[in-house]
Amino acid sequence: MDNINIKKLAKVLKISTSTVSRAFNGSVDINKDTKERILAFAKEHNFLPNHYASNLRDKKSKTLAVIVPEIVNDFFAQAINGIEEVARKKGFYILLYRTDDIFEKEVSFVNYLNNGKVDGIIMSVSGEANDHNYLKKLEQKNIPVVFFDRVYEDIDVSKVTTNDYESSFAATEHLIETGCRRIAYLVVNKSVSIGKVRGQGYLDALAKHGIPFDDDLVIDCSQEEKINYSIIKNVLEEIKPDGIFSSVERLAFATYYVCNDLNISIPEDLKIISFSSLGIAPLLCPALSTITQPAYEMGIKAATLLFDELEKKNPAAPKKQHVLKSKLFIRKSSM
Amino acid sequence: MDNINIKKLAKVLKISTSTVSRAFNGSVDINKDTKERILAFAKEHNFLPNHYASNLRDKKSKTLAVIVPEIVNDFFAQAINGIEEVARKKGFYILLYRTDDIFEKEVSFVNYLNNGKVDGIIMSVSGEANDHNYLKKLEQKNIPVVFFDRVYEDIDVSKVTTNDYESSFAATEHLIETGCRRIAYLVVNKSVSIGKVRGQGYLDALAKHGIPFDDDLVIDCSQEEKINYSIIKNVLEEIKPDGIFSSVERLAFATYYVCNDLNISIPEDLKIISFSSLGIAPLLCPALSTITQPAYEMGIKAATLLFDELEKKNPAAPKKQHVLKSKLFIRKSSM
DNA sequence: TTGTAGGCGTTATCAA
DNA sequence: TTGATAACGCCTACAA
Repeated sequence: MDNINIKKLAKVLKISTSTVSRAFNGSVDINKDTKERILAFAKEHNFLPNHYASNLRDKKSKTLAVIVPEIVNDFFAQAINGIEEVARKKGFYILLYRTDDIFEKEVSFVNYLNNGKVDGIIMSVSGEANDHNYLKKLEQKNIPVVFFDRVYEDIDVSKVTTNDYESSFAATEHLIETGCRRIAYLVVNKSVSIGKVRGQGYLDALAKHGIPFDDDLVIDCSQEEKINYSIIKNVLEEIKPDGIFSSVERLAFATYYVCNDLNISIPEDLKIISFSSLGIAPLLCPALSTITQPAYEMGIKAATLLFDELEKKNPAAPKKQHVLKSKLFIRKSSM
Repeated sequence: MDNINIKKLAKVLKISTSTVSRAFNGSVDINKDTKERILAFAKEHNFLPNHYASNLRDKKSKTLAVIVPEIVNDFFAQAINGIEEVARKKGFYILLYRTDDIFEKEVSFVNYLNNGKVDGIIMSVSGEANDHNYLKKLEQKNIPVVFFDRVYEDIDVSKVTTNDYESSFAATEHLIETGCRRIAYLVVNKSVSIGKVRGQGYLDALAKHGIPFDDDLVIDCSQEEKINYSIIKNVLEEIKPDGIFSSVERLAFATYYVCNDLNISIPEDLKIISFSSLGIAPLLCPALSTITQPAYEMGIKAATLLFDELEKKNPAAPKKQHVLKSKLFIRKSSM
């Protein structure tokens, strides 16, 4: 009884495999008693139809891939929660991929997903304005994709973002209004979508208030914590900004560490505000001002858009671009 | 050319399907030139063998499930990173499941994985000392399981834990040595493995120092943040402990919030130490003393043990129990 | 080194 | 309401 399958089950119960199959698939064309008998027996013998055989037959995997730059980050972790929530309700499995913000990994993952392994992909991209041909191949195979937070503008898929420009503008303006004149912009990749959009908000806020733009104040950081530490340390020592607008939370954390070591006090000597979904931002020393994205909701929305496409009758319907609002939390670090 | 498969590929290249198959499977029984020709053509036409068909044929899914209580938690996020690292190298996919610490979800997930969907399962359990029959079914189907961090003692599978007892003992002793006499133990489920083991370390440290045990100081909390807040608030107001030993980081955070609101100052009025893998613990106000588990390494180890079992010749080999050491970081919150 | 063919477990179609 | 059957795409034993 170890390798049980529909055939054996049918034999034992003296019915056909089709009837057994129907019992598991919510078919109406089956006698209620028969169905109950089958399910009871199956449960007792711990049987479930093999998923891979069904997938092969149906050409549907009921699986979606989630590709994110990192997991140890409340934003992505919460977004994954949102995605999982929706997927679970639909009975879908979630394959998780982490790119570490390395473009090559993203390309490799996407290429490997090209074998019918998943029905759809939700991703927050890691690359720069590179060749995106690997993504276009997915379209050929009818595998829908949804971007969230970090997107490629040149790829026509559904997207879920926040009002990055307005938030960045507001955050920068806030720093200006509290007296900052030399505001550094910390970014991981200034040429990538959100890096660029957020940078524009920063620039425009400076312009509006007649503060000349200084290229030295745009600090392009890296993936490596240690490198970031020294980059930021160098900036604080040499360029001496009086405000920091960080597009990624870990750069704000790095700044905190540097300030501790250099005895720079926040907010007196340096004010900080950062994009961050960190739940305990109020508990930092000092409490960190944040632009907080609705991470969980973004995950929900991204998954919903994906299922819209998976279930849609009209595959030529235009892709949707959904913008959720971030929220500014002014705390001690920028007062 | 849309629905390409091995057959069509073979036809176009005027060779047999077996040869094509061999090209993809690292077979030695194939002419090098033939292989290259096939792979080049496949790449050009964006073809990869269908995973589900291979799985069905091979009865191997190259997929493993990771079941954790939460994702928005640096410990689990880092552990997942470790698991992913190993799995990726082995060419395995990772299915992610989050239980929210709800036992019923765990049971349901595990039951659904009983259809050959995965080759193995790595999990940190959520339940109490319940009926674990659902796990025993996996054994029947030869699906190996590895527990990490939170384990069931009565289930004979490989386990990766930390020295919870010693760390808890040391943490409690540390609080005693800094002068605490009324130390509360915050726990999410005192009857579950780690809750129990950590509680024992706490108890024994009290005993060693001749401090009588007070049942009111063992605070069993919940999944709900709001409920935890009021439980803890009530404890601080009514029972007035002078030290907190928290077995879960979010209870420590909740305590911080309560202290802020009640104007209780840490560490003067109340000292705190908590299990936590939070990277920015030093940045909290005040810096949080932690017992930090080697989360990433635990993930690596758990995955390694799982692959040991998957690849092992002797299925009757005894299960392994691996204990990694946690590290005590004394910071301002308990000085 | 290559080809042939059967079967992995399921489900949809068609017939009864 | 039920049953027989072919097919999903791949891989491997066996034959050539």
